Amino acid sequence: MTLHANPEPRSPVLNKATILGQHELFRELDKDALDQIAAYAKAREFRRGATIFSKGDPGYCMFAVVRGEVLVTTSSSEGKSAVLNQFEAGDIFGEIALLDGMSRTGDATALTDCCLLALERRDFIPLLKKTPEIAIKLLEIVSGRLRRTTEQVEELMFMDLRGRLAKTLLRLTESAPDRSAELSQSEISQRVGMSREMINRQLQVWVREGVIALGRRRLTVLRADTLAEAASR
Amino acid sequence: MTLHANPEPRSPVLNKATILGQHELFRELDKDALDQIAAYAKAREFRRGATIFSKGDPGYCMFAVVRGEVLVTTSSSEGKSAVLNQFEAGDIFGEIALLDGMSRTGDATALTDCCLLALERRDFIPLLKKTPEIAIKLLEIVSGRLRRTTEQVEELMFMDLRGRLAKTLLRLTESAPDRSAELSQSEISQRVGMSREMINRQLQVWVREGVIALGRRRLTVLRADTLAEAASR
DNA sequence: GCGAGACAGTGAGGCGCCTCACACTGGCTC
DNA sequence: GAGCCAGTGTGAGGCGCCTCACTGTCTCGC
Repeated sequence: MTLHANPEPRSPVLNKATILGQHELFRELDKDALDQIAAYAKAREFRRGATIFSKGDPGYCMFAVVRGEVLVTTSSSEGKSAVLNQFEAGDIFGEIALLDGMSRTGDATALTDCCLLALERRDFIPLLKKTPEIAIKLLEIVSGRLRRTTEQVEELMFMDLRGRLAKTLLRLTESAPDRSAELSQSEISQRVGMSREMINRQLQVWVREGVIALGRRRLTVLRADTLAEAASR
Repeated sequence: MTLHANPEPRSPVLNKATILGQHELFRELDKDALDQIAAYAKAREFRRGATIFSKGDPGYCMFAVVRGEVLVTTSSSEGKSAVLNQFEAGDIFGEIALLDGMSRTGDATALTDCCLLALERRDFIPLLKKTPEIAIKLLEIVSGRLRRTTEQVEELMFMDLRGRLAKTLLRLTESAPDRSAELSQSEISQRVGMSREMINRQLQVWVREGVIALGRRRLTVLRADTLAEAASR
């Protein structure tokens, strides 16, 4: 079951239209259009660790991330879980269930305290009809996501631990200027989809080769080209 | 490289608007709108086995299947290949590359002789702007596809041969009234993503248990509930 | 009818990843 | 400082799937 936290934001009430305007989806809209969408959007806050929605829930709304990070995962009947996607400020998520009217495909939890804007299906579909530019932008976003997920299928089918781990490390560190990331090896294992022990063993090999450096909850890529090479085979 | 076959259909020239009107995407449009789209759509025929597009090609158009079947696959650097999707009359495919403007994510080949309608990006995007109903319908289709692909990721992460094979067999036979399908075990193995030998061994187990029946290039599901049970664990 | 080629069935051996088990290291709370 | 917990590092054994190799069978073209 989905539990919704405070319906009204406590923080200084920023102008919702301004916030929306910074999102990829709405970037090119004029002020009037933004105000109109903002009128529909409901701000919601979630504490770190809170459940935003669960797999199987009916999905009547999608979310735009204003602040914080959200993790979308899925889990097997035996309790193993894997990361499907991670979102930060400026991203949108939860759009699949909204668009095809079926249930949620994964569990969304707040990775940090975060503030989201919820857009409901009954408001959003008419909006798409009236503003096809948004629909087209959304098509681009969903297509990109499908592309990424298809890539993930290929990785799972064809690549071994070494390759998949290399690829994951590059992705996790690509946005950091020092090419480092802060997470435990268990968290890495959930992203790669392999056991923590095996992940650790491969990381050790790379430490010995000088490709990466390890600390407690910290990983730094020293030679990205070597990883890229490992990821491409 | 993509090679395009005969630019003009040889078969009796059916009314393109009528054909389009039978497609999921365009079902709710009136005659005028259909005629307009039909004016842009180019009919293309492909012989069985012909390449429609290849992974990595720039993708300027998407296709609607008028007649025949199309298989979209991907392959690893070592030459192993896996099935991503299969399309028949009334389906559309190739929309991701068109929508996000990047390259093709897989190889499309004609499984049978087939007739397709190609819709180009430069025609289609303006059409979406003018007819947001199409954009919304397309969003539903792409969302459904993303849902299906996400499910495939879960299967690859959590399920073993037995479960994945069970699921594949149910999917392959669900549309047939006699719950049977006509394909070789190699073809099944490409859909499941496991070796033909292993597939064969599990099939033998099920034959002995009376769950399925096997023939040359033929598979019949006798007890779907048993497979469903195997697929859910 | 005969050979060729695609498809099906099965054994043997190996490798990759999993799990279990346990030791070690910070960093935290009291 | 004592105790605790989350995180890390590593060995041993097992299982699932893979590959290789080979036999058997059906279908089709000549």
